[in-house]
Amino acid sequence: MPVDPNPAGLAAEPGATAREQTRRRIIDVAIDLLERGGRDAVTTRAVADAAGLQPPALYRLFGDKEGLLEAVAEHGFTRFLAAKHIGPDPQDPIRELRVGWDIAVEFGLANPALYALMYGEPRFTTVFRIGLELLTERIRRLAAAGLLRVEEDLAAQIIHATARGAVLTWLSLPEPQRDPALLHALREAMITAVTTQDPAVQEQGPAGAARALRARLPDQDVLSPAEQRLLTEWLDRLSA
Amino acid sequence: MPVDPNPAGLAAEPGATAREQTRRRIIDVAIDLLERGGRDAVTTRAVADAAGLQPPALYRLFGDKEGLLEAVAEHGFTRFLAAKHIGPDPQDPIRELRVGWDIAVEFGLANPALYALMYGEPRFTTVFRIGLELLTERIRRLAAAGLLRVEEDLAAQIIHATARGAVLTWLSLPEPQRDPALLHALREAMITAVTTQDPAVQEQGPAGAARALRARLPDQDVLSPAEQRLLTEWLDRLSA
DNA sequence: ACATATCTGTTAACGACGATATTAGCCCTG
DNA sequence: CAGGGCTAATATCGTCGTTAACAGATATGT
Repeated sequence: MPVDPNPAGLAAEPGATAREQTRRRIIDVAIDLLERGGRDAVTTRAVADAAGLQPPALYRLFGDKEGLLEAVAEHGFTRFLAAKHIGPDPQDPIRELRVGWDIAVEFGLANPALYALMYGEPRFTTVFRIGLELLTERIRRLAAAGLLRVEEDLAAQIIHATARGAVLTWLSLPEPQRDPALLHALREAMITAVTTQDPAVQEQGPAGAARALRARLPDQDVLSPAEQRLLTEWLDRLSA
Repeated sequence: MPVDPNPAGLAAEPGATAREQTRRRIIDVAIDLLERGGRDAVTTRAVADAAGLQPPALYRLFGDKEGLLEAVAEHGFTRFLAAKHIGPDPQDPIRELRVGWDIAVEFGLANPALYALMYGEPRFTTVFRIGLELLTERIRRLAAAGLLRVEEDLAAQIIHATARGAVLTWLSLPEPQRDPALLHALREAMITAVTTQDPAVQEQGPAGAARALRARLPDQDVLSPAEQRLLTEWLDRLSA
């Protein structure tokens, strides 16, 4: 394993390693071949030819072809995130969720071959994991507002599954049968499944959540009386 | 185009053409190879070898490899329909919809490689079209009962998309992260989007407030790290 | 009944693919 | 100037999908 001569990632654009530059060039031509001629068009020979090197060079940079495709998926994903990044909207986290879902779906519709590469076959890939983690981050803001109907991990899975089904189904339909109402219906179904209409907490911050929980604590039966007694004490401290 | 010597499909099992019998044998071994070793294990040589012929024989029967895979997908689909066919339930078409969705999802979870072959890549295939048509048939009964919220075609697309997202997402998750609540949530989201039935609003209880407090826990400093750790565990239990 | 056509499966081979071992060129350090 | 270590090119292997040419079996037509 060679040492990265640019560990901090400073000046990544101009000062990147030659190795990193050729990697980028190869990934770019691979994405181009992918979107132009489908997955079967991405052969080691075609990629090497379009990038101006010999096929064995790919194996030194990506290990094998699967590594190349993984790098392609990862790069396409990060490029999408960088281009369409939306700032947090503390005013309306539900609107933020809608916008984020729309952006993810639009990315799939705009890059069908890349999307099929990333989410076509069901495998636990890095891209899949990172996508869920980024979702979890935003879901936390929903939870903090008391707007979450389900657990955070489950919410991320629901959001991902509806978007994935939306993109793949849309792309499977012949053009005249594609109706934007499908996307709208799936998005709103996702919103209903994930969020709740009336927030569970009114006041912001940990104190508000603690007071809301303390008020509803008698309804539960998953904690023993002793646990509940100690929890109540902590909630009182948090409420102050 | 040769004339089908058995157009009525009578006595399909014993009286089938020799051609039809070898086709079935080849499809069976192809399905076996598919579920055992994934899509890459289905090579013309491996299939021919397992079926006791030489590779060129496949081309007389299926045209090319894509034709073979298409026949595999189609056969797996019809076999699934024959095995799990459910009769119409005029008493409760919404329950019929739930059962049908569950069956479709279970089929995907039970035959992951076959499902990925049928619905992994977004293409307008015969299997996709027939699946939607069969759905439309049942949706008509919902419409007749006045329970449909959207157009029939759109309803079929919503049902398909939620099931597709459910299966692929479920199969993408590592085993410990697979929660049946995902399937339940997606199914009920589908019901809400497709039918006029009001969503069964379950009483929130302390779960929402617990999730809100858990999301805001890092913001506080009145609890010690040890207290916070135990509190997090309790909040997770309350959130479920 | 016999010749003919069709079907079915074989052997052999082609071109392209993913992948690797080996060899030649290059730069940097001493 | 010498030599080690990295980079890149050459040549090659085994496998893949696919096709051509051919042989036996079967059905068909007169």
